Amino acid sequence: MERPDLRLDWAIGNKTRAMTKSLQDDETPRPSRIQQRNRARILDAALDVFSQHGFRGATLDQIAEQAGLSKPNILYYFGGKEDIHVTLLNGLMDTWLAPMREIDPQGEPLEEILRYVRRKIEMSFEYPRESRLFANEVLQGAPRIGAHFESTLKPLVDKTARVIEAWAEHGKIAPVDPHHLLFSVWATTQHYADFEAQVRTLVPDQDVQAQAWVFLEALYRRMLSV
Amino acid sequence: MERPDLRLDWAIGNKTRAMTKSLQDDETPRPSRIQQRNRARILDAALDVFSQHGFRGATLDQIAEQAGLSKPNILYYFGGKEDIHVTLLNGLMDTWLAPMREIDPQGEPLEEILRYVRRKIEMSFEYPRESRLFANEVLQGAPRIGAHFESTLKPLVDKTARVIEAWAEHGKIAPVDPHHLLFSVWATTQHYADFEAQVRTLVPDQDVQAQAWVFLEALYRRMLSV
DNA sequence: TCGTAGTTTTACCAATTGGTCAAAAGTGAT
DNA sequence: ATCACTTTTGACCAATTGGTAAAACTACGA
Repeated sequence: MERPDLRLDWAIGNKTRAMTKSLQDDETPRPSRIQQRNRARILDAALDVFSQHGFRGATLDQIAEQAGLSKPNILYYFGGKEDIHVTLLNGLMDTWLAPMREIDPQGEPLEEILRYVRRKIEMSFEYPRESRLFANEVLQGAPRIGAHFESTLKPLVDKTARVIEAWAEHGKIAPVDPHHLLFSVWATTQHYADFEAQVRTLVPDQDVQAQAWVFLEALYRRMLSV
Repeated sequence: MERPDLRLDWAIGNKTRAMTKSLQDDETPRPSRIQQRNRARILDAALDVFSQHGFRGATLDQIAEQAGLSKPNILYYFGGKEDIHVTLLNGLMDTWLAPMREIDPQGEPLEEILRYVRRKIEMSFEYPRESRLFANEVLQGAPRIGAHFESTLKPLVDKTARVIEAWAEHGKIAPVDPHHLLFSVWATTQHYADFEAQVRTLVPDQDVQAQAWVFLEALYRRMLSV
């Protein structure tokens, strides 16, 4: 409706497979145009509602209304409330981690990290719903995404941490605990999305994003310069 | 049950006043020992439940069970679910802002700020429930505490910002946007409570608090040194 | 010991909510 | 136009949940 939005139509809900009679080679039933459209609508609506109210606070009726579909119709496309939520989380995980994947071990260390921070800031302002969705989930103990932490997040983080550590050891940046450096980047950047209600009342609503970037660039440049 | 906990018995629920026949001068009905005890129990239980599930995710039954009281008994002490939540939020607000109030404009600037950061870190690890309670509330747009942002938080923050700004102008610390500096302190410190589920899987569970402090001290010392 | 105010429980709503089901309404290839 | 298939809807549950009413119990000063 408003935002161009991250792609929400990749995810194939688990009900589709169950619904379609699985012929021997028919691995991908190829969802119809209607299916693609409605699935995307539902996920977009669900992102709105889940990110604003959390999992338990969100209702199927809200999602249905937001999506412009009836509740039973939504349950025709997804196995249930939890299915929608998990589908969202899984599909968004990769997008969310993309900036970290773009860190180039061969690049100029300080610039790589600063670019990472800037990308995170941009995402925080451009996709606050996604940030809040994750924040809600993690806040409540990551009951539905905890598995992905081990399987997807941890390996990537550990790899990035080793890259940063190597940079530090070669004297390219100041010595620093790489994990806590990453924590601080996540915290400071996502803060603007997750705590927007607070930020909004405390700061003249000029270009908050630009201010944030100026501050964070100085922060990390000073922190990491040798 | 476990933690000594911040004082939870100050707050006088708004039902008490309504219940007790207000004689002319009887301004404070002076709650009985039982009332004090049960009120505190309820608030402590509610802090557990609300901080873990958010407002809508929490149920009175959960709170009742955690408090060791029956649901109607809880409604005897508080006007309703929302009353409990608001009472908690209001009562905790001051405690939560205390570290910022302790910043001494006359003190040594860098040390004052570093002490503030350390206090915030300590609170994040010592009172993660309180941190998550606020995080949940703000994440969902601060519907029940937004008023306090204007009346309580903003004046304090603005005053602190002016202090920091003065320090910078006098060359005591590096020039910095004071609001965003505060945001970054909140974000980096509360991150350890709010995103504990994530931190726990990513970092060897040695003394995370100590690691965090080492990192953040270096971060802000480098950021603010002239 | 008794009476009364304060406290707790039992039984019960009414509204909400996730979900089901079967019938109805498209849709599209032949 | 027809037939098989997909999509949508209306009616309906059962469980959960915030909240109430009134009876039952308890503490405690006179």
